[in-house]
Amino acid sequence: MTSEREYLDAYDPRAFPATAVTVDVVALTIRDGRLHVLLIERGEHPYAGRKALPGGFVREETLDDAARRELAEETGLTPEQDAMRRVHLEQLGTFGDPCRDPRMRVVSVAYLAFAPSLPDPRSGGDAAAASWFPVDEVSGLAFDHDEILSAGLERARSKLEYTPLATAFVGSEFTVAELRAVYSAVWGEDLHAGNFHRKVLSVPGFVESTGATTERGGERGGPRARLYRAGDARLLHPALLRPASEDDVR
Amino acid sequence: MTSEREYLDAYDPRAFPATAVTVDVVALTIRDGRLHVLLIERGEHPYAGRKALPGGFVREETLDDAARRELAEETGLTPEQDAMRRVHLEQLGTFGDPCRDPRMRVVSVAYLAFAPSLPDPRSGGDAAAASWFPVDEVSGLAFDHDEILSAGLERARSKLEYTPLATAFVGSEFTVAELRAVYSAVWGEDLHAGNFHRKVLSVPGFVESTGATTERGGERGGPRARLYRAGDARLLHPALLRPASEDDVR
DNA sequence: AAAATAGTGTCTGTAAGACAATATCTG
DNA sequence: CAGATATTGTCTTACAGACACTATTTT
Repeated sequence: MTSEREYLDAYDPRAFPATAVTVDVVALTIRDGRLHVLLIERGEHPYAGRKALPGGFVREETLDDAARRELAEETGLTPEQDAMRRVHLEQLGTFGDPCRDPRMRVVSVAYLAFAPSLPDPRSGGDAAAASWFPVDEVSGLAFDHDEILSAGLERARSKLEYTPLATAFVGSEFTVAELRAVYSAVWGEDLHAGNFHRKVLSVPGFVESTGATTERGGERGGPRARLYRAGDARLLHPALLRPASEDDVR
Repeated sequence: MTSEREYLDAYDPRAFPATAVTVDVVALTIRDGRLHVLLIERGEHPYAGRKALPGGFVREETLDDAARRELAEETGLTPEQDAMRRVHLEQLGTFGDPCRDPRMRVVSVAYLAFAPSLPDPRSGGDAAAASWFPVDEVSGLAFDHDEILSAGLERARSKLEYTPLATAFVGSEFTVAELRAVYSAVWGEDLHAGNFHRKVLSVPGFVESTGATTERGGERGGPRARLYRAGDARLLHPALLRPASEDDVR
C-alpha cells in the first residue's frame, strides 16, 4: 500500500508539496577555556538580525558532504584544507516541524562539529559574517536553533564520556591538562587534576605518549607537561563518566 | 550569504530540485525470546519482491507523528490505541545519499520503535503485508534499509545499557527473568541470572515491586517470580554495561 | 524424585573519588 | 622565594563477575 503510493508519486515528483531539505551545523570549539559555537547573523527575513546556526540547502551531494561544505564556507576554509580534516563531524538529528520555518516546509538535518581552534572567520576575507560565541551567552536564535543547539551540547557532553572525541578539540599534540580543560569547558565543571590524569592514562588507547614535553612550564608556574597524541581507541573503556546529577531520575 | 540564498529560494519553492522526505521505521519486538523487526514486502519497482522497512511520505505533520502514523498503519492499529501508547519511538538518523532511491532524491528520516509483543499484522484485516522477522535472518532489504536496520540494532543494544527502555519490550508488569530475556535477545548473549537480578534491583528507579508474584512457576519448574513495573528512572545509574568486545579499539 | 528456576550470599579484582605528597617550573 | 602545576601514591568505597547455595515449583 505504502509502496504503491511511493511508486506512483515517483513518476510525478512535484505532485506532493514541496519540501526543502537543509543542513544546519552546530560547530563547537574551545577558546580561552570556554566552549564556543559558530553563529551567523541573519540579514534577511524571517528572523532578520537574529543569530542563527550556519546552514543551507542540500545539493547533489550526501548529507555529510553538505554539512562539511557549509561549515567550510562559513569558516572561510575549503573542505580539503588541513584544518577541516581535523574536524569531527557527525549527524545530530533532524528537525522538521511543519511550522519551524514560516516560509515553507523545511526539514533540517542538524550536524555536530568538534573543531580545534579555527582561524576567526572575520579575518577570512570572503567568509560570511560568522563568528564564535560562548555557548553560555547564546539564546534567542532564529528558527528552532536554540533547540538544535541544546541537542548538540547535550550530545557533546555525552560523547566526551565514552569516546575519545575530546582530542578533536585540541591540537595533534597536547597535554593532559589541555584535555582536562576541554572536559571542564564542555561539562561546565572543574575536574580533579590528579584523578583525571590517572584516569586518562589508564584508559587503553585514549592517548599515547610522544615522549616529548612542552618547552615551558605553565603561565603561572609548574613543571613542563608531557605531550600526548590521540590513541587508536574509538570508545573509552572504562568510560569517563561525569559526576551524576539528579537529572537521572525524573 | 547563506541567509540570502535561503531567502530568495523561499519565494520560488520549486526552483530547486524536488526532494522527497519520508520516514522509515525500524520497529523491534521480542517474540519467543528472539528479536524481531517489522518488514513489508514491496510489490512494485524498484526492489519489487524485496522486503523493506515500513515507511512513507511525511505529510503536514511533525516527523515524530509521521513515524507513529506509519507504524500504526502497518501494524493495523490506530495511533490512539492502547498498544500504540506503550510503544517507545525515537529518531534514529537521516539517510539521504543522492542515489539511495533510483527514482529521485529521497531523504529518509529513520525512526526506532521498541514495542511489546504486538498483534500479528497478518490477522489485522486491512493491514498491509507486514510481518515480524527475526533480525538475525534478515538481509538483502530494499534501498539502504540494511544499513538503517544495522543502525537501529546498534542503537537498541546501546540504549539498553544506560536507559530503562528494556521495559518497553515487556508488559506493564513483568518479572526480572522477562527483563533478562530482553537483554539476552537484543545483545545476543546469555546473562548470568543471579548477577543480573541483583544488578537490576540495585539500580534506583529501574523497576519497582508490585508486591505480587506470578500465578505459576516457570514452564519447566522453579518458584513463582516476583512482579515488577517500570520505575521512574530515565537513565540507569550505574549503567548495565554489556560485556565489552574488542570492537572498542580499532 | 529430578530438573529447573528465583533469589541471596560471598569473594575477588577493578575502578572512582578524596586527599596527600613530591617534584618542577614561572614570576 | 612564593605560588602554581604535573604527576604519583594511598586509602576507602562501590561495583562487576564468578561461583555457590537455598528455597520453591513443575513434570
